[in-house]
Amino acid sequence: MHSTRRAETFPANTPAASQVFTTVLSHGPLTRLEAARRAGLSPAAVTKAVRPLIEAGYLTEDADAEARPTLGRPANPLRVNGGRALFIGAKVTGDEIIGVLTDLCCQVRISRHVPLSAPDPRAVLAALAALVQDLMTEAHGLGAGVLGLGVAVSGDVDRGAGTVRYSPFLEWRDVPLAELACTTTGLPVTVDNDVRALTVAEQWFGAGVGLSDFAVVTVGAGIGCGLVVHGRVVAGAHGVAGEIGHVTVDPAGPPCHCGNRGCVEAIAGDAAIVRQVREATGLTVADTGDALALAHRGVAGAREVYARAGAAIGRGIATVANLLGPERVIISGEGLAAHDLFAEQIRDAFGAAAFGSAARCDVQTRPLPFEQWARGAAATAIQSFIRADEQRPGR
Amino acid sequence: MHSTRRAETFPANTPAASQVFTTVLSHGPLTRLEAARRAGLSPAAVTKAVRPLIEAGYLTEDADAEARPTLGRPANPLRVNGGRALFIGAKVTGDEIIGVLTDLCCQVRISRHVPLSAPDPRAVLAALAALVQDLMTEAHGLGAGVLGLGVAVSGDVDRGAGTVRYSPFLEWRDVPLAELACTTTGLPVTVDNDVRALTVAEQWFGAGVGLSDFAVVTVGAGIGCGLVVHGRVVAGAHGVAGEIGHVTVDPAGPPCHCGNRGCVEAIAGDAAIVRQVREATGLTVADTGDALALAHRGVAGAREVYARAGAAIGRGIATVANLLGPERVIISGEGLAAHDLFAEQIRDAFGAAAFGSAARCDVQTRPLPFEQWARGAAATAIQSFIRADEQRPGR
DNA sequence: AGGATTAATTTCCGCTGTCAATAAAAGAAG
DNA sequence: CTTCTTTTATTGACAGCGGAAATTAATCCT
Repeated sequence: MHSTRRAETFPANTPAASQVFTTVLSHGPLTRLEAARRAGLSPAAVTKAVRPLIEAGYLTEDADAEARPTLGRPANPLRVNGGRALFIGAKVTGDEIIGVLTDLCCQVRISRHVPLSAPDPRAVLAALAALVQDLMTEAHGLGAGVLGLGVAVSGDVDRGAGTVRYSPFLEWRDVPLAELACTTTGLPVTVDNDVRALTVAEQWFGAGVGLSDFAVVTVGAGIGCGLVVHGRVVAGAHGVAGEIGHVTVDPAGPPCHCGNRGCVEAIAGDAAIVRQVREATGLTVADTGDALALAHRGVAGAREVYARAGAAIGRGIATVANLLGPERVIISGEGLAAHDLFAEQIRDAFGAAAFGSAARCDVQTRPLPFEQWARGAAATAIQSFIRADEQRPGR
Repeated sequence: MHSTRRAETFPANTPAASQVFTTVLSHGPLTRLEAARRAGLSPAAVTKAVRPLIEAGYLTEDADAEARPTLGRPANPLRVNGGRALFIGAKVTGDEIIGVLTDLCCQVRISRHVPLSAPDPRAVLAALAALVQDLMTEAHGLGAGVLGLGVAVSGDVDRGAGTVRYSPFLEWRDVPLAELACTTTGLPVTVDNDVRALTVAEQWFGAGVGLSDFAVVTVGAGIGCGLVVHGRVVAGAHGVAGEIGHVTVDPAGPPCHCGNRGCVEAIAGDAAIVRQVREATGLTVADTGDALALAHRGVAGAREVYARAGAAIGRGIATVANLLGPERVIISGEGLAAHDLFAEQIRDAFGAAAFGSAARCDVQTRPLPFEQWARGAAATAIQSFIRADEQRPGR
């Protein structure tokens, strides 16, 4: 995270305070006693930790009039005051930037698309600045300040340093994006890999809440994977992890741009599906919309392509499950528009290839609008804001 | 870990003490200042933490006469007093138990093999008791007490509960091994999966020292994998992880006992190699020794089998590297006897299938005598002893 | 009005690790 | 041979965090 100006800071001085806040953020309204239990603290600690947070307006206590027990002093459930702070999340793709304005609870308030003429850093930065400007003026009407900007980019991103080390899609190398964006927008900036950002959103606000080991698999132009192990998102020693897209599922399969054959992505990625449907049907197939339409119209060749894609994805997920034994795998991404065409095959292939207890892993599909990518970026900004001065416990 | 008697406990009451001890254990002799830096503590904290450990004889300070700087007060490097305590590690296989007596530094002092008539829990427990008895009498001559027993078993093991949930090799289900072994031996017992145990040994005493993300891949009867992510061994939500053996590398490959085709194990496992060499040469091949001999004699068919095995292993490792981005992969196991026959293919296949920065992962081969499996078990016992009352930070 | 019951808070206390100052153990310099 | 310099280790005062137990608060029940 980078920031120049003296930005508003989060008044969670102690580990316990940060812990409690995160717990309440993820687990909805909680009484102090429940929060204490969940965070592994004493009630007294919660009371102390919570006071400055309430005073600063980040937490509120609302005696929930309904649903109260018949006996004893009624509880004052704590909840995060979403409207207290706003964040901007932006996802940069090859041809556009998707931006969202979210509140502290990562609820999307406003979303915007900005087309990109060229994906070079200069143009992206200009578009990003305009986008942020736009969203910040909108934010004025909401009565809260924008406290951070998260940017999600595909590829090798060093979140700690705030730099994009290498993004094949954008053809960037060693771009200090956080620093640049910070100087143009004046906001504290967090830069992270797009799939990891989405994983953070799921971990704090989605289907990964409360789980210490799970995976997010995204299906779309590429096949990506975000991993949470021991309660933390895996970044890998070299900043890259979760490359499920290039797991080989069939050495005799179609060639992949990565140089191998039969990668998941070469079978189930958008481009691969379009190509395969075209070859199978002999018809004109311009994009995944066309491919999908053909399959939905019942064209056998197209359906088979999706079935094979599902099997490839299922086998890729089984590989993750076999290696890491996650509690849950969340399948998501635009590719899920074809959900009905390959969900069964995913499940079957997973079941066949998952070994022993790994098969007990809960595989969920979670269709997700494209703006969720930008929401993931906002989630990283929220995370950075809350943990502003926290250190990672190395070791 | 299970223990009935009041056993000797480790005087590291505080987190810092445990931290410092572990640091010195892994990083050899260290001055207090170096230890403080490495453990992220103040020198004062090290002094305080270290005192009871020295008094109890677990640490010693030896002014290293040689190699001292020319100026200033000479340092008193701290080192672990290996001879202070002894541990027993045992690896249970289908037909024998390998046991080792190690010191606190996990140096093997004595090793023993005990044949097993049948792998049912009764027989194993009897053999284990005899083995422990034997090693404990040997231990008397070494002037230190045996403070723990570690047992390594393949399959699904719940270390926390001390039970073997399911071991296909031994055909065990839900055997409370720690409890049983504790009552027969009177020692505190730690039970863990064999590959994870080996991984712990590498993490604390081997090629994984100082790394927060690495993998151990074992090649032998099966192909196993132990993972360390965020500095902790991965156990998986359901107690199973690291099943690299059943990663599919060739859907058209030979069938595997797991029900799929072309698993790494079905190509590079001992049984697969023996079968394939037999088929390729038409000769009598009883075991891996025969297969190895043929290959070393230059029989083309046999050499090809090993080459294919190497490629399969390399691809499996690449999958791990792509998913987790480890800093290092340590290849080990009895199968490395064929190291010269497939090391090149492992490297080539890894290089071809590793994507982007994942290729920067350092792949090492580390031939390891079979008794190292038992040493891994001892390492888990040492770990349990040192962290006797520590809790895992869930979340 | 006075229990009964559950929630939250307060007060006090112990413990851990840091800070800054100090002691220790040498060689170097005069 | 004393004193200075340099580096390592220790000491003692101190601050902060979180916990235990007692206390207060808020409500319903009798």
